[in-house]
Amino acid sequence: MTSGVTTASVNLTYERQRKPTMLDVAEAAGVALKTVSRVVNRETGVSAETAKRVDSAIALLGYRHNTGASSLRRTGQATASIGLVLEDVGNPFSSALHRAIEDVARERGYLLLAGSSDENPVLERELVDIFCGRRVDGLIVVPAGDDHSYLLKEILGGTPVVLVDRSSAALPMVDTVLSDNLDGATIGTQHLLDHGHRKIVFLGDTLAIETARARLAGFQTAIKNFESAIETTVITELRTAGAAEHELEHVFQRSDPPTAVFASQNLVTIGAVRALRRLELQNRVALVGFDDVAMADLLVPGLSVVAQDPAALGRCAADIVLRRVGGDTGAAERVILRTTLIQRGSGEIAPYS
Amino acid sequence: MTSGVTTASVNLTYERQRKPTMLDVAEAAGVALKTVSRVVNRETGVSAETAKRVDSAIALLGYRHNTGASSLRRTGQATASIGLVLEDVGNPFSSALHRAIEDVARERGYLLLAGSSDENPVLERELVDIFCGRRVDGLIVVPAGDDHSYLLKEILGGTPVVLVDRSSAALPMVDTVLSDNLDGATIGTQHLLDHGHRKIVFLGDTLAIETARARLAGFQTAIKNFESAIETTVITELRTAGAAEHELEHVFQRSDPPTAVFASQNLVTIGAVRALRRLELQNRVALVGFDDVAMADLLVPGLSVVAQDPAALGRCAADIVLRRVGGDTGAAERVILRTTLIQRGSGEIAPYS
DNA sequence: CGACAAAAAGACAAGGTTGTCAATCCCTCG
DNA sequence: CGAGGGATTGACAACCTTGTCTTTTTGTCG
Repeated sequence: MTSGVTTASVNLTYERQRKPTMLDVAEAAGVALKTVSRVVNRETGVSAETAKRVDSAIALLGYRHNTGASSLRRTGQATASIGLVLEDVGNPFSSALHRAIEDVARERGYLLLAGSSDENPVLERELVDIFCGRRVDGLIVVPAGDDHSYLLKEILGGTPVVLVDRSSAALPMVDTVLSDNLDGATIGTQHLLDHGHRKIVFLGDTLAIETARARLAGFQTAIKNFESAIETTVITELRTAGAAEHELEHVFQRSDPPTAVFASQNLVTIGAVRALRRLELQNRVALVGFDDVAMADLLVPGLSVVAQDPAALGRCAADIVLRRVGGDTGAAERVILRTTLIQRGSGEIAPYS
Repeated sequence: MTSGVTTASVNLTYERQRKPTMLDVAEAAGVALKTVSRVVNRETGVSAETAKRVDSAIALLGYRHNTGASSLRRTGQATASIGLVLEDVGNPFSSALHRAIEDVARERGYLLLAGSSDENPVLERELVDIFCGRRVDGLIVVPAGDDHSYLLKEILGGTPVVLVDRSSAALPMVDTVLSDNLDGATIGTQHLLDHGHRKIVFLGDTLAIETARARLAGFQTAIKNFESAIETTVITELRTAGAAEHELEHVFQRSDPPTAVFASQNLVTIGAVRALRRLELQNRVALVGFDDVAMADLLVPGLSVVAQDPAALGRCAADIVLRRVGGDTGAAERVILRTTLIQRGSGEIAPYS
């Protein structure tokens, strides 16, 4: 800690002092307010000499352009920001989405505001309210619950909305970017059937979530399309890895247990891995998960999954919303991205006979 | 798709129409502008009847309070927002931090703005500029690079700053919340020594990062304190899991390879697991990682780590910055949070003789 | 040297809100 | 019935910036 630095610490009073304004800069530079505005906004019509004087006044005073005041005055009042409502900024799927959207937004000069709804429709709506209060130019929402009609007000009010990861029955005419959950679940289930499994458990999240319903439907589609009879057990409403683990252990206490598990969600998959591991069945019971997880390749056996591409979802959603912000009034888009089956071992286990 | 919903779709023109203002509401309700302001801000002195009239005008017009204009006018111009500069909103450590801070911020009525610096000092500074342009009331920064003197301007300008996860040599008088990296690395290394290892590799991120230096120092401390001679190999500047994997494989091609690995960072740990797995040494070479990773317990052997508590770091940082925003001008704090050694198997392997 | 155009600089209002202070209303009390 | 007082309500300026329009300066050319 040098003495120079320590000196600075003396000044570290956190007084909320008045921040310098353009008027302060103008006075310091001996020019008019408007001239400062021109310099700050890099408008033409300022002599190089004046601009330099203004710039040094800015540096001297530590002036910082006030984005809020600026966008208030500016025509159309664009704030160069978009809002993002995620399930949870801390979970891997959401944060991958977040990052992809951030990249697109930043590249085009937009600030991204993000928040977590925790799958709670009330929180979701609060976040949308907050974002709209800050006059975001557009919204990207991972919808929770099933009533999103309130979003119509925002849309009609001129704020473009893009739904991502899930659609909303109430808003079929809103731009939506989805993974092909139905197809992915069908493929994943089919994979198990192809490997000879005839007794399969489906584990899923609460059916209040659209993707959870779609994945169950995909599972059932694959089963139905199969020529011979399949014995299925369907367990849903699993909100945590622990719940999935517990339920699955229960299933394997039956006298005639299944030979394969389709875990239709991230945390549920992890719970399934834990349960099989505990029962020492990880090498005898096949497991396919929906949604890739980190280090899935490092498990033994490797975890086979139907993988989504959250980054692609995010980029696509960001692209659409920014196009709408830019004035595109074309018909609503519904983008459905392919999923990929990744075989790593757990899904390729033959039924134990 | 009901016909009612389809009708709505006809109106879905994304015209950026003028949003209703308080004046519009005032006219619709037949009251003065100021009365609307009072109702919106739930101030006293409005009769229940008038308030009701205003409220229905608000609902009728779809009025949305303009937070930006409000905070422009409001005394002190607080914006009820804080900025967060992370390394990458998409990585697990950052997003756990993010989530914890979001929770504290929301609970106290603050909006959190977050962005990724990608460990790039230029981007970091840009983000700080953007946040300050939006007049955030406070900043939480995971500092990248080593020159953070520019932050002094913000602090002196009245914006409280809290550093988290890393400190900055240039800013010793700024509130800082850290994990005890030195101690954690010492403990992790000591653990390997205690299990009899005398040939140990240290794998680390670039030493440009303060935490990376601290962890290396912790490693060296443990080695130095040990009575007998230890053979160490130190490899740093590993920025990706792939690099770590590659370098470690290289190490094990030596005729007299080490018996233990201390991987001092998240991705580096994953790379180490991959390398050992590839070489089929995962059950013969001990491995301790720094920073916990998801599903570490599901690996075989389980991954032993020195765990940080990112949520605690975040809560603590958020708490401090909001206290500063609230006017606390006490001395700068330096909070150092304990780390925990979690034994899961990989760190308890005895040296292969 | 005067006229004229272009360039530079400035004055002023407006954007949506809140703080201040003044005006009005409705009671109560003498 | 009139004064006094509290409860409502309103008028207006101010927050910091930018759009519009005017004024001043500069340079050129006949």
